[in-house]
Amino acid sequence: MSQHRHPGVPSRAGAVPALPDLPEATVARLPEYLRSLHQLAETGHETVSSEGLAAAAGVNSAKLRKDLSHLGSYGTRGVGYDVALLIEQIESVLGLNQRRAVALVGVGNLGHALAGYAGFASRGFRIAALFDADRTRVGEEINGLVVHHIDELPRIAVEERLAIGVIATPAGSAQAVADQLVAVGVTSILNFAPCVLAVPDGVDVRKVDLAIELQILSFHEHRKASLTALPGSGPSALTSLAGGAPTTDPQEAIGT
Amino acid sequence: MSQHRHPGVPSRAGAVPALPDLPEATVARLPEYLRSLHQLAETGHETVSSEGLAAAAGVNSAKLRKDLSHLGSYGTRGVGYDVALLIEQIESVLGLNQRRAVALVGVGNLGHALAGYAGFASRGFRIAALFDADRTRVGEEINGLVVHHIDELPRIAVEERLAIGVIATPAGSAQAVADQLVAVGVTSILNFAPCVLAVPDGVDVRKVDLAIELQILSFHEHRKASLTALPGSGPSALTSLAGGAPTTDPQEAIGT
DNA sequence: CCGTGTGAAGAACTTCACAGCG
DNA sequence: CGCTGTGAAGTTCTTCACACGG
Repeated sequence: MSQHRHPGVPSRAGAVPALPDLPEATVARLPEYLRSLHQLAETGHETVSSEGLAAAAGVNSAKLRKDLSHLGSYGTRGVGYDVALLIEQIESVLGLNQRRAVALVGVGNLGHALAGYAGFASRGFRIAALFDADRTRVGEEINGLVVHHIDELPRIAVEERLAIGVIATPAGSAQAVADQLVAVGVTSILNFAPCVLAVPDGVDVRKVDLAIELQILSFHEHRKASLTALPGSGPSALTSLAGGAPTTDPQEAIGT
Repeated sequence: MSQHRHPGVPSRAGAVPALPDLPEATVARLPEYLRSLHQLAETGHETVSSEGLAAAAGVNSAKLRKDLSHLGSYGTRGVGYDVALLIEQIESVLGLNQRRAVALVGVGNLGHALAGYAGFASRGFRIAALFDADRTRVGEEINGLVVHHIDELPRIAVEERLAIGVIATPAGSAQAVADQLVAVGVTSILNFAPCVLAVPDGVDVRKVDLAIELQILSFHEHRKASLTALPGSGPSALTSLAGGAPTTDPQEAIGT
């Protein structure tokens, strides 16, 4: 995992890539590229073209090239990218070289599942501690980890150098938990509770809300259904996956 | 929840509200507004200003007003929005009036948690069926629902009018499951498996990948750490990512 | 006079298309 | 010759700032 010296880098002395201040949209896609690259590496590919990687990651190739160009990446014209090298570059940019310690708060339904999720471990993170406010759950062992009471957060935060907090509590407790995480120095939070968290500047929060995802899908379902209900005039009314019903999609008939 | 007849809508005959073709970014925020509105309603608010709702939803108020204006919403100048009315409007636009049937495929770790997640039911969806490919799991009852073998998907899809599929299988099986869902007419998929799905035009896929969320947070952690390592001068070049650096934040020292 | 609704300016992101390097 | 890297054009989204209605 040592840093490579790329051929042709006009590097001043021992300087490395330097933080390129990536566009947020690019940052959000890098992990997907990384996953695709690992997959390619496992299947024996040593290099990959922008076209190939873009297909694997489900994006358009121009976008991929621009993204990679932002990290000053080094592909070879006429050939493509070196898979292993690109993996290293992206991991380095994402700061994945150091297995950050993750604290998971809330071991209910979802928390249990997250605690057992192998993807965290395999993709650069270490679940370092589990917490819950419910004392009847404290002491329980999940996947080799013991559940601590949330009051122990300060002590363990220091011991484990907690870097990221994952909140999997009910919405009602989420803000309090966030406050406690912030208080012990955590500056990155992944929030699964369906609520907005208030945090100081400098703390990053990302939110995952399962119901919201479904609602967005619902909108598109809804729209697709009402489009098929329209006469020909619509946007090249070919495809039509559902039955080409001239009447409204049965699913959509309601209310009114 | 029948749709209201808004004053002033030039609705043709039995035509439905007319789909205003919302910007995707707006669609993605509507569910959050909706959640905030429900919260406001529960706490007795009858009206809310754009400022107030924006604060509750964690966005800027100009954005909120523009979003709502896209749905031809009706606020009252000098007053704000009628909470109950706005809830209805948004639910109608999102197509939440009809409790779509959701199929959940894969009842492993995560699938179990999702099957038990109350938020689906409370926010417009009905988990209509559980599936798994593992016959040792078939028959198991989770949260009042029996696990069916995936081969029964065609039959049940018709019986239950499945509208949305949720994939919570390992990555290796996800594409096959997606194909089966598409084959039975499902045109909206929420994918929790860490892989890209290929689907025909007209099928919507949304992806939730927990590790990706953490990796994005990791990037920001990483960047924050290297910024604090800098002297006053600001974010100009300097800091190196991997080793080499003249001491960075302790948390950051690794790799090399 | 307050807060919505909105044109217009601005920022961010995507896509195109092609120069140029290996 | 093929594929990367990138200016430039195009699109979408955000923010500003203010006219206007209740």
